[in-house]
Amino acid sequence: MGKAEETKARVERAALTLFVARGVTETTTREIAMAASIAEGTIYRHFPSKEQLALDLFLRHHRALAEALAGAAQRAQGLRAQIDAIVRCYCEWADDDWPLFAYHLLTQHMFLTMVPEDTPNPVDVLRQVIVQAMAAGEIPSRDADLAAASAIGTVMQPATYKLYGRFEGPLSAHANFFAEAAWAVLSVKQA
Amino acid sequence: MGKAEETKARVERAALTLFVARGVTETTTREIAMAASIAEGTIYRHFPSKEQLALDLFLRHHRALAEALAGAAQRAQGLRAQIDAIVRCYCEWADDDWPLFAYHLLTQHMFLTMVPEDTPNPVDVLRQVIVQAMAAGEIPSRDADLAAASAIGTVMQPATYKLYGRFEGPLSAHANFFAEAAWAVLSVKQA
DNA sequence: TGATTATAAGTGATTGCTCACTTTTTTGTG
DNA sequence: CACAAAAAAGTGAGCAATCACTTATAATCA
Repeated sequence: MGKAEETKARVERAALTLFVARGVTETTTREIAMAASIAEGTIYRHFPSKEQLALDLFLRHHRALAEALAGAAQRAQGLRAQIDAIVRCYCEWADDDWPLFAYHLLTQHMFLTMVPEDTPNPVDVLRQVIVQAMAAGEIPSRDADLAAASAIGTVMQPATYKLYGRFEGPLSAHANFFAEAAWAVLSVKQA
Repeated sequence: MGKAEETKARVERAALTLFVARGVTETTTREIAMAASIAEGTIYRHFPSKEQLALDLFLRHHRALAEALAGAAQRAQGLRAQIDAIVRCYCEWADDDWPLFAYHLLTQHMFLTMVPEDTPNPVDVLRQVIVQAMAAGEIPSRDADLAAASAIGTVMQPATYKLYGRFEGPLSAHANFFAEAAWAVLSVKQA
């Protein structure tokens, strides 16, 4: 890694940590510079603005996670196996870089509206799998967004609780349970 | 309602709406005053600071929701009926005052650490019900926090999606499905 | 040496909050 | 009830502090 790239990466890491701990708006450029052991002005050699830095961080993870999930789903056959793959992939991403994952969770409501239309989307991966399974008669038909939300909620809510400190340890340890739970939700018969 | 109380309520409503739309930090006291049709200084006749106003709003709803959920759970017999009651109560609260509910969802991560120890807690209501049901052998035993998180996730994630505009219409319309889903999650056999 | 990278002292704009003052409401008293 | 006095509520210009960002200058490197 070149020196400039290394500095840029340090800024991103410092910003990420502070954004998660205190929020984007509450984090000052001075704090980021201090945490990255650089001068404040140096941030602006690498990013046009604090907001753009925050958005870059979000979008990169958003897109990469979506692609990973889509890949995992594609390699599996049948809804049950696809859910297993998606849940496992999701947990592994969370465990692999928890600060980045936490940042993504915490800032969704600010940045989701700024995701370009054509960008791969984590939510739509599961939704697509569900739509296909409903069409194939693997699970009862109902509103796909609702089903996707409830199913992924069995994983996202534990992740959120981990964020709030109600949990410790890796999510992957419970991937089997989450997959069973999501499957159970999608298999619910009556509306 | 006295005139002073009415003003205070107007400030709270205006602040709530702006906080949800733009975030607490991003909302200025000038904006709140404007939206409430009062002078900026008047805010400080009723609240010691913007932060305290934001915290008051959160804590009042947090406590009231917890008490409503606890009451609903107490009036039901057996886990299945208790889940029905909790889910239905939760959906009704969301539908009854969506801005307040949305505010609570959006600001949890800032304010959850400031909730006094002895305050009733929405999360613990479900957890307690689950602990009892596990002890009574109604559902398989596992980590209660994990089970509670996954179960409530089937409702909270749809609520979150509504926040992001993936949904419209009342949550109550799907209360039956949510209850079935939560029940299905808690009934999952293998870990 | 020329270009890139880093520095840190600014700068203007914005913000939460104060305060001196006015208006409205409540209270106490004959 | 009348009515003055006191308390509460409302006002908005202004203040001190903070912030994201700029820029003039210095260090570093190829």
